[in-house]
Amino acid sequence: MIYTKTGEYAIRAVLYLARQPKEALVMSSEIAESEEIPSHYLAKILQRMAKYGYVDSFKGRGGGFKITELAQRSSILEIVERVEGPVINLKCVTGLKECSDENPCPLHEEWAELRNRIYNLISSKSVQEVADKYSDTLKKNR
Amino acid sequence: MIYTKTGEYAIRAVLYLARQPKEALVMSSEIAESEEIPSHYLAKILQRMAKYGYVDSFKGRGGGFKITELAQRSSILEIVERVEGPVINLKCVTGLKECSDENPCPLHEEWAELRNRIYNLISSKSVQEVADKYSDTLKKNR
DNA sequence: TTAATTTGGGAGTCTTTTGTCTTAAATAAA
DNA sequence: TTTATTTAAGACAAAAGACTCCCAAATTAA
Repeated sequence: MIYTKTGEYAIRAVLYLARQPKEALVMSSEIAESEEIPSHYLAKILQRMAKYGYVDSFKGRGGGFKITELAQRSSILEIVERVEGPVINLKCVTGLKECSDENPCPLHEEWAELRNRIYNLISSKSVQEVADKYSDTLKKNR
Repeated sequence: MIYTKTGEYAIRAVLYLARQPKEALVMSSEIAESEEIPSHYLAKILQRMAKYGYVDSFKGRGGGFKITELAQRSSILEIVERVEGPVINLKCVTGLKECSDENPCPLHEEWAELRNRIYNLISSKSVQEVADKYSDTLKKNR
């Protein structure tokens, strides 16, 4: 994994919500159970996601969460970075102090390419696109 | 960075030692200063590297560390995994519970390819090769 | 109106990682 | 032999991340 547990849980939760029928409300505890995420911990994360505008929340019986349009069209990277701060893959694999684009270590260039491709992978598709395609795969394999 | 501080410091130290004249002894404090690594922390890491056989250590005045043949021909990945345990990039970027080779999420395949290339990048060259090539670059740019 | 349910908010715990400090052991030079 | 120097070892402290718990606020249903 590239990011922390917190970021991972946030993405899994939001992808879970993206796969629900439109306007359906899902309780934090249901997501936690289904995705095997520590329940109270996830509740905290969803609380923050609500503040960021990635989910709408409703209290009381019948309440729960649903994904917002903002989250639907956001990329995985955007959401992760909002939740856990910048994803810090800037430094080269050797970690060498003087290693830079001017003074590249022997692994620098290939690493730079791979890093860019990873960034692209998680920033070029929207959450809803990823969720929809994944639903299709699950359906076919049934 | 893919690995932790501990792994990063270990690699930087061993690459530093690999760039020294043959048989030269370098003190922990010198590496720490030169590479801007917390001095006592690095000392601990070098202590462990000595146990693993990646460096030879000599006490007393004129003492210090030098790289062993084992470390010279080891890959960066081997050393990192010895020092900090397995580098855990197994799980997919989406972290989805059911995402697997049979049930791939939409990002799974590209991620698998990138992960393999990263593994290759840090496991196909020996520490000494990397160090030598880097020395050359630094020399040319002077 | 009351009780049950669900999120909001904050405090607090546990664990892991990172980093510091102190003393002992070994070695070399004075 | 004594002193200075350098690593070895282990205890300790600080910070960050992961996770728990409790109570308040809102909402719904009885």
